Amino acid sequence: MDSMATLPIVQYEEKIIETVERNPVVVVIGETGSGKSTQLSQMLYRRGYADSARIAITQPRRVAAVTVARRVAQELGVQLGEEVGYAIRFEDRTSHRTRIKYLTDGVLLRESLVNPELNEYSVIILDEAHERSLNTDILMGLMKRLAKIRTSNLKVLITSATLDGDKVSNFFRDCPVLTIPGKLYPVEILYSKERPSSYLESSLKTAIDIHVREPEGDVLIFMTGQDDIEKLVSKLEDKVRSLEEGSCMDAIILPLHGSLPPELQVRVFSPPPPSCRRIIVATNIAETSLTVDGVVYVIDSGYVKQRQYNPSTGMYSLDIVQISKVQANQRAGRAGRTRPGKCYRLYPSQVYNDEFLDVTVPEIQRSSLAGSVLYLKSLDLPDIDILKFDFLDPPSSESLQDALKQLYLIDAIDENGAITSIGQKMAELPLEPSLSRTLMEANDYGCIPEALTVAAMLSAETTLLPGRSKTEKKRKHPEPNLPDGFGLGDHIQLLQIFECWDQTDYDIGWCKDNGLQVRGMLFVRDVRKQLSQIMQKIAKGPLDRRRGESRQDYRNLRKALCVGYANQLAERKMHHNGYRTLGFQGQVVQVHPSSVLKADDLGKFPDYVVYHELIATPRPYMRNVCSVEMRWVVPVINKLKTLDVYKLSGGTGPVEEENERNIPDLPKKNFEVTAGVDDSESRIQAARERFLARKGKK
DNA sequence: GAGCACTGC
Repeated sequence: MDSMATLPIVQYEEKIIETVERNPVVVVIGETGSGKSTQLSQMLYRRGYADSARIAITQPRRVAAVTVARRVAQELGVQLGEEVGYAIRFEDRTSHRTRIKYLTDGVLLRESLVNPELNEYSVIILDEAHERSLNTDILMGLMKRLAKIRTSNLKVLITSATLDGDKVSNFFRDCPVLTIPGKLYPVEILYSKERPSSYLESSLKTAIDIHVREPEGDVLIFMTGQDDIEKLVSKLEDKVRSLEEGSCMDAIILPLHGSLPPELQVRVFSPPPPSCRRIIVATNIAETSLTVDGVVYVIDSGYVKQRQYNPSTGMYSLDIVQISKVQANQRAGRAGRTRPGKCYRLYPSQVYNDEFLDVTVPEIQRSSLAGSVLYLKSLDLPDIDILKFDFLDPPSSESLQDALKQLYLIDAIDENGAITSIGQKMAELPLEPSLSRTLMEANDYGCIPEALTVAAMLSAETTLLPGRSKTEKKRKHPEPNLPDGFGLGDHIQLLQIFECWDQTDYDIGWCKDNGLQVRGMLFVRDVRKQLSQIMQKIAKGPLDRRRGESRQDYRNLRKALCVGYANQLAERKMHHNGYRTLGFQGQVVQVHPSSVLKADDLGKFPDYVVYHELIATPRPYMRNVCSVEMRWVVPVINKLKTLDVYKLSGGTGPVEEENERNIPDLPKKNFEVTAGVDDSESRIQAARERFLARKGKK
């Protein structure tokens, strides 16, 4: 473990304090191992910055907030939760004595909903801002405003990456930039002469070369996904086994990705047997989230899987894209934590220099912004206009308009773009707007208990385990004993599953027997409790049913869903089971094969459904659908007709062409197949890269 | 015959 004295940042203390003293905002470029996350807060604490109010340090991840807080408490010799504490969702370990508070940036956003001036804090440090999470980006905008309003009693520090420092400084009115060197050992970068024809084969060959020729030290290989990881692991195992015994040291191959059960994930943290090399084949999870000790060699494919949102179609896609320079350097740095290392980049230096973006496209430019726009509107800051909100990297106006349209259709904002009383209540719920709107409607229909459960289940996403073996994958549903939603759809099934679990008194064994992720289900229980507490203030009826008293009639719940998902409606095509989405450019989509939605005796799906999500993988699917009735859809369609983006944007946006929207005339008529998936530039680019990456594997 | 990078309130 590092002792404080060896951390590079310690020598910069005077300089840092002096700069902070003179400036309301300071950008700190702290390279890996500089100790910024643990030391900045302590320095300011020592100099009295926490005397009148607290020091807040945000982290993008929960584990980071907890581990760094624990570490600082230890260094200061205090009990965690006393002078040093942390706050993450479901867990607040702070007290009135807390001076240094670590928290996730999501929690700080929630806090600023209650107190927009954040008077509780005298210093706010946004750590790891270079990761550019959606929440960090919103916080940066808010900090810019706050620094101006509270010049006399607030200091803001933003930590960033080398390649981004000047830009962040420009954003904060050319505030000073301090660079603190890291404590990494040198990493030699080795480029490939050309792009490999196969990343899999090239990774395999490089890994075996290292294993045979290089001295001891673990190997970390960055791949894009579970599939590639599994293939490479098995090839590596074959190859290592075939190496002549005694000709080199032993090797164990370890996969590492998010859908790996936790007990297998932790294997990478236990030390290897003596004279045995570990070869870890990982996704991006090993780039920032998990740090594996002992890595000396890194193999970098140069690719990552990234989720992107297309605001003109309302569709998400998961694309394989090239990483940024920041990411490539972060990956390389993983080789230099314990001693000098090597990084094998499976691409030429020219690709790195000319093709890689400096920094990763920020999440704010890749996501649906409905939730964020609602959040900003609910803050009701007189001096902030959402469409002109000062973002470090502003999202496209198309994306902002999409968010406004969505919010208007679910009554969160009025025709002039002003937040409504419904919208104000929705913003308090830590949910996507469609689900918070569903809860509001459920309140009127007397089905809060059910809506709470559905919202909580959808917050977790991964409660149903995927098939565990190849043969099991053939089965349509993982476990036959689970309820089927009466064929009405996935929302109803999720509700029934939770109700079953509730009846077993939250039995862990029951989850395991039924192929449900234990962690996911426990998370759902926590979320439901949290939502229930928030709803208590406005609930017109009970928040829970008596155990076993489940409502078998899901009509009201489905009506509430129809209102909440007004943006996510689809109409079945007359002659087959394809659907066409309403409201966006008409997308032809299918019900995801994993859905429990049932067709009628004639083999037809319901005429109308709501969907939780559209995902192109690469074919367009609706994931998590629920059947609704036409007469519930009518008001939504009528509202679509009144939509005026120009007014919604406060009369600043461009006027939208009427025919861009897919608004059916009722009664229902047959629609021509006009448009498939929208092929915007980015999708073509993504498809090209996917093609290149796939081509390599064959 | 479908497929799932990673976070977070």
